[in-house]
Amino acid sequence: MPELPEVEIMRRYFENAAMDKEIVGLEFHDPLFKVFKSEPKDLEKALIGAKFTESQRIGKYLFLKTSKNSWLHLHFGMTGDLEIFRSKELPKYTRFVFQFDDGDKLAFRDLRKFGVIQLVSSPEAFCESSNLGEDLLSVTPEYFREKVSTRKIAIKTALLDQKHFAGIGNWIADEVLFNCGIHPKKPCHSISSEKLQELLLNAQEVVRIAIDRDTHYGEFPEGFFVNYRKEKAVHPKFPNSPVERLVVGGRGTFIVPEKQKL
DNA sequence: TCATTTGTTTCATG
DNA sequence: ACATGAAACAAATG
Repeated sequence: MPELPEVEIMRRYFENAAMDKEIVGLEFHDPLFKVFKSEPKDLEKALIGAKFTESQRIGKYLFLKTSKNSWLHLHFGMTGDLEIFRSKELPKYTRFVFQFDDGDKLAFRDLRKFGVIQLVSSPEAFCESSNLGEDLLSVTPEYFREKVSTRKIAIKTALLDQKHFAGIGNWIADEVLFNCGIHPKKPCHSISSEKLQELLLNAQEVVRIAIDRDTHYGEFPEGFFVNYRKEKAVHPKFPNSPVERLVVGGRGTFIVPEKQKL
């Protein structure tokens, strides 16, 4: 689920659900504590009695500032999301709960537990120490060309690398490579700088559209490749070239062979 | 039983 | 030190 657009929608959901309400309690529902990178007592110290005052997203990483002046970092892994609830029973796969003074509760759900909940000193410090590049939406074509054009790896692998620009995940990588007619295994250094520029601008456009449509793929404009990302699917513009699946950088990858040639 | 999944980190290799 | 690629992490589904 969570690539840049999904996390941006999650950020907005968090703003609506949690901002400026006092946190009165926390619940920990991951017995092995895989998703907690900070000690529960530190989380309690930092969060109980505080309010969230500000949110910031960089790539797929969400940061929440508290009135006690610390930052909470949330990452949603492959299967994480947020759900507000008031009922007694927990939403499925809940790992963590914020309890607010108005009775609302906010669940951090994560089936596969690749998510992360941790206190950090600031978003900037976190990005610095974890080698995280700037947000995709603020990347310039010059910077993008400079970082990508000299690499020897497959273009898709470079798009998924969060080191220089953060936010692209598996479906967006497939989407933009399809749009630009580039084979995902094409080596970065063999792509012209005009084409690289086109790739970046397309990625930013795809992200904007996805955010605009609340990341509901069914409501994306006709022809969006995300809705044809399965083997043998037939994209209306390429009726004679059904979708093929391959593996690039260890990730399942879908292409229209007629449009994306090596 | 085996392969699949919208992510990231760690480890081995060159 | 750096670039690259495979494996590991976890849990459900077909």
